[in-house]
Amino acid sequence: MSCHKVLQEKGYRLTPQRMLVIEALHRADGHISAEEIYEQLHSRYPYSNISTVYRTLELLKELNLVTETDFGDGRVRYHVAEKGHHHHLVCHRCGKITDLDESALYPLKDTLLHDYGFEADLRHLAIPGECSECRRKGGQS
Amino acid sequence: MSCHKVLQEKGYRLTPQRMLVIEALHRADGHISAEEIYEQLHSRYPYSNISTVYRTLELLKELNLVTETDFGDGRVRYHVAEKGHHHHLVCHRCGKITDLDESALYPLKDTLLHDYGFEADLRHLAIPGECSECRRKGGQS
DNA sequence: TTAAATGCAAACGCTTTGCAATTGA
DNA sequence: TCAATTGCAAAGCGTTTGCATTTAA
Repeated sequence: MSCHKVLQEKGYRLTPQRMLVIEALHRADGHISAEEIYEQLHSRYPYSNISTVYRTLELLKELNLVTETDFGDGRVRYHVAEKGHHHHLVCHRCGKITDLDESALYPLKDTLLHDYGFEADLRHLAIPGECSECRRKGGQS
Repeated sequence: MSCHKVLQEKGYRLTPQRMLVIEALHRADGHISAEEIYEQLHSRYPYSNISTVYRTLELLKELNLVTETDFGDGRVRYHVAEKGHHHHLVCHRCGKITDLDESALYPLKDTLLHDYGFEADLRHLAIPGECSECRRKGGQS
């Protein structure tokens, strides 16, 4: 877990709270919300506080150790950066989230760069739509 | 302005508040937030209320007269559906929003459909990144 | 006339902040 | 030791809601 090293090297303190937040982030195999991280932290460290979670996440973001993804459901989710980037197909019907490899968006990234001079940051993309299952079931909600 | 017709045909009342919300949406050449709509409404109708704006937007969304886009800045923006769909390149440095034609995302839409069976809803997509100008200026913020 | 729509005020959910107390280095 | 970090409580923000009053049809 290089997160610990980075924090130490940069002179940040390795508090138990921070270590537990980092652990929770690593344990989550996908994306995890601040609230979910807090639940895990709080269960082992009853006096901890959610503002510590937010502050830790803020710090880890600045150090590029975690990335943030907005799934459009009113809360942001976090993901360990070193696990690599991937994108998300979010089904607006059943809520299922499908991971999409980074490479699937390379053509788009190229197009945007060449035609618009826009350097797209596709680390956090969530694409809404309807998943295969829900399409099969068809029909309106 | 077919919004009015649709509302009437479906049996909804054409209140002055609703008409002003619709006007504001049409006047905005891009995307406009509830707050911005409310400012315009309030300046002509001092006793109006922002909850009316939200309720009207909710209704117009249900009727597919407006679409919603989340630019990731903590507030949602609205856009008249009949003006056609387009996407947005959002510069995280200067905040500039560049419109992107729907067709630019056709290849992606096809890929997602064929490879993942996912029917992407790309009406509301906002792609973060760095615009050409900021790239030219280069450097870290 | 009357159901639909509004204004108001209060609440909501997620996130941020000020500040005094605590703690890792 | 002492600045960095925390817990707590309160606020901040965009949005939603309950309810009595008003109003378009």
